[in-house]
Amino acid sequence: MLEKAYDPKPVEAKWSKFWLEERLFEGQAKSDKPKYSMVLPPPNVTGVLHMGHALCFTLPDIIVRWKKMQGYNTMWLPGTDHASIAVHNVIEQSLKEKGLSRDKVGREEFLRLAWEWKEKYGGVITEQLKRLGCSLDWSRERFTMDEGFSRAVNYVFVSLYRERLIYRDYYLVNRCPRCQTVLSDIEIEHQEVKGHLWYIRYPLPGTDEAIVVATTRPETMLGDTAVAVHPDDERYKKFHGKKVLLPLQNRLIPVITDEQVEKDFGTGAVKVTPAHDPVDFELGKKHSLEQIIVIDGLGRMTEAAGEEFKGLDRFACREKVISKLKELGYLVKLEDYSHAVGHCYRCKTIIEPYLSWQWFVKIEPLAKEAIKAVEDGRIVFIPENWTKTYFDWMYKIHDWCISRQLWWGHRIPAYYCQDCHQVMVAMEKPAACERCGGTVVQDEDVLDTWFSSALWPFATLGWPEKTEDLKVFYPTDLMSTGFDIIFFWVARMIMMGLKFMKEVPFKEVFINGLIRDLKKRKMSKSEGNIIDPLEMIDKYGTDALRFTLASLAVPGMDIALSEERMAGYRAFANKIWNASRFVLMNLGEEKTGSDDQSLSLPNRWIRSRLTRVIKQLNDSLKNYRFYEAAETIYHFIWHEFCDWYIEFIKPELRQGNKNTRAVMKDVLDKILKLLHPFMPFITEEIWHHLPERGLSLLTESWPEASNQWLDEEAEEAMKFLQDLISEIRTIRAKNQLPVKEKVHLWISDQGESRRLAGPHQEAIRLLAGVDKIEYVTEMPASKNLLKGVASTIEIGLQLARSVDSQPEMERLQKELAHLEEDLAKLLARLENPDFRQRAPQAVVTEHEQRRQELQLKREKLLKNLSEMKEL
RNA sequence: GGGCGGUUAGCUCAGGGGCAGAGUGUCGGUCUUACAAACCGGAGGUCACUGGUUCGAACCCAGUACCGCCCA
Repeated sequence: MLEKAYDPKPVEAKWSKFWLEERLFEGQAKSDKPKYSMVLPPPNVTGVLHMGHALCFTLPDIIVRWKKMQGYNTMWLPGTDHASIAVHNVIEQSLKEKGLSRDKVGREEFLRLAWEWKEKYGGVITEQLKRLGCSLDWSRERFTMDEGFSRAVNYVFVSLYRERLIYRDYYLVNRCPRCQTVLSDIEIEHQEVKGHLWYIRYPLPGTDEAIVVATTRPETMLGDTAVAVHPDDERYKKFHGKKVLLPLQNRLIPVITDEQVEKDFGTGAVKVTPAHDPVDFELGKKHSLEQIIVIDGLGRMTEAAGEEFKGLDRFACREKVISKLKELGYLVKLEDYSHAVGHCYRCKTIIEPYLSWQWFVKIEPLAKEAIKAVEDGRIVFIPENWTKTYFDWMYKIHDWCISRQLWWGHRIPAYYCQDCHQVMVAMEKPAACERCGGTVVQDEDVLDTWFSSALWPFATLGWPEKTEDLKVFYPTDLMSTGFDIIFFWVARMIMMGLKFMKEVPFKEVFINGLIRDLKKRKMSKSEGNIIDPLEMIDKYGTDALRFTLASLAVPGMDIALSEERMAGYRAFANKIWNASRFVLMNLGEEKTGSDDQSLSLPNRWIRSRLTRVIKQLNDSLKNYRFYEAAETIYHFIWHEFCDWYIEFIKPELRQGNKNTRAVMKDVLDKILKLLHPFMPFITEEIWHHLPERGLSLLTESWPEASNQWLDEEAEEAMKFLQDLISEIRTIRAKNQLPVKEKVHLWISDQGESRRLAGPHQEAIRLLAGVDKIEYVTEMPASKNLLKGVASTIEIGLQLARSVDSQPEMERLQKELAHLEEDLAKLLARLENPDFRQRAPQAVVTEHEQRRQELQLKREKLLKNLSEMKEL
């Protein structure tokens, strides 16, 4: 027998272990069943489980479990990402604590430490994942730097290079001076920063004239190689072709003209620093300007900046340049100025444009195919408004800088001859230079983490080998992820999948919302507003957490997570637990079957409702409306199965009704199956207490919605009884009649009511606290009679003592007032000839019916009231 | 500056042309032998604002305000 309250901990431990031992999550390479596959967005090995993961993994788990029960050969592949820059930072930090640095220990030792760290801590997140109950196929677990995966990465690099889709270039890229690596464009976060606009005079030698330029970064002036103005700008025509003096450096630099210069910005004249600004870089190339590097990769001033500034940090240098300019009279003025500044997405340091040799992916040919795949519907975004975001980005995509000056990651398979500088790209290191036979060295850099994760959907299945897994499980069916990595990851998987598999990597992309706190802010450590999923699991149980996430998952909406809600679903788990206890207590170990021909009303009703619920659930899940599915099953279990069905059948159970026992058991069995994808642990535990159980709910079939169970007559009859009982309860509550005080119920109708209520005297007595029921044509007049109207039937509650009729009259008055209001609205509409003419016939009829009901009820209420007044 | 989403009960949110909903909180009552993590009952709304379309608008359209996010 079940314990009195549900305790999630032992149950969760037990079934997690069981599912793994029985290998229930494993996909079959050979199977007659249709396949349904997914790959898990690999969390970083440095990661700890947060709510974002919990959401992003729980939702697809609901789908996978549902699909599996529907008879699919499901396979959901887990794994982790090596998270190049994140791990690199962790190791560097630990070295720093020991007074060491990456340069001091060297590459080999650094990598040894990184692997050691990975072995030790890389499993943390996977263990945490298991606690969520996700049905992941751990036998197929992968790591983006495992041997096979690394081979795939090299293979892709070499292939793209040979097709000239990967190239090396001396280019101005974003560099984080703190992480000491370059970053791709999308790894830059733009933030509005309050700064200044400095106006600096560049004199024209031999005259009193000068050009004033405006800049937000005065320190870069040290590397200026031109001043640019718009060719049509009258103010500067006299400077065309002249050279001005660059203050502090005492260099002469040309004044150039270019259409790109905005006449309205600042003074209309801008300084040009080709080595330190993306716009100036392009301008410099166009006008063949010299590129002078004055800031190095650490954000410090170089020798070229001049003796006075060399070695200074870029921001310290800014101050010094300003004070120098001021001192020498070159600073004209400054203005407050807000502008967007790029920050490193990992460490939030202000990035520095940096001129260097880097590797790039030529993105346009890849992007073209990826756009087409979404355009023609081979890939569908859910909700679909993300499609627009995807296109917007894909249309203006830049080439992708993929080299990183880090050590932890896939080292770029490019080799350079030390003698003739020949570049060789190959799977294996060449023994000698292919041209001159000289010694070769490998490129020092590693690849962007996202380069390898772009291959995740197929490299995890064994590609480039032609494996069975690849044949069976690719393309996958669904990708569930957050919108924040549509560009980083989803788009690139699509490009790489199309390029190398000639097929999309997944058919649907489900974009879940971002988890926020109650004030809709992002959860972050620095804000201190994190709700830790593991803590929630400890407190409320995994099932409660999962159900909360599902119930809040409205497609396209961010989620404001509240702990209260979780407490509510813990209560729900307990409710199911206790309802099951009740069922089990009344069941025994007998094998039961029901005789469908002679089922009582509540049994027919619950089956009918169950059928509708199954249909609804299927529809909701098919459309990824998790919140709708969650609400449907929640309401059905608590407010129909528990509140009405179980209460209603108590008398029948006492009489030993075998049919009722059978239906009760069968409905519970189906409820557990329907709820299983949402709450896998508690359902599995309860189900194993049922007399006829199998290996696991996961290997059971998803309940069918069989139309022969639909029973509108039963639903209507039940509705009548519910109305009747509710009305009695309301009268009792208003008149403060304790449950113990039984009343005598009069029903003023001999026909229909008697037919409907007659067989359920016992249930009515139990649920409404009635001891005797009588049917009359006329309601007797009595001082101890409380009257009400249920549906359109007059009822009276006869008490053994006399009661104050005042509260009851007030209640009826109020009900009447409400009713009059509704009726007035209804009549106004019905009296409108346009309504009758133009509204659909069905709507008109419906309105008519409602009017009749309301009028009938109004009559009864008025009658009751006047009778009560007379007494 | 461009784009996306939001504004419905005290709070968190569904709904999406034809009766205004849920959970939670709140108020009153109940230890009714599955469950007090429960049960029963009640109160609580100008569906942000302005206009339009329509027989009919919380819902569709246009605009305004405010909040949030993304991209420059």
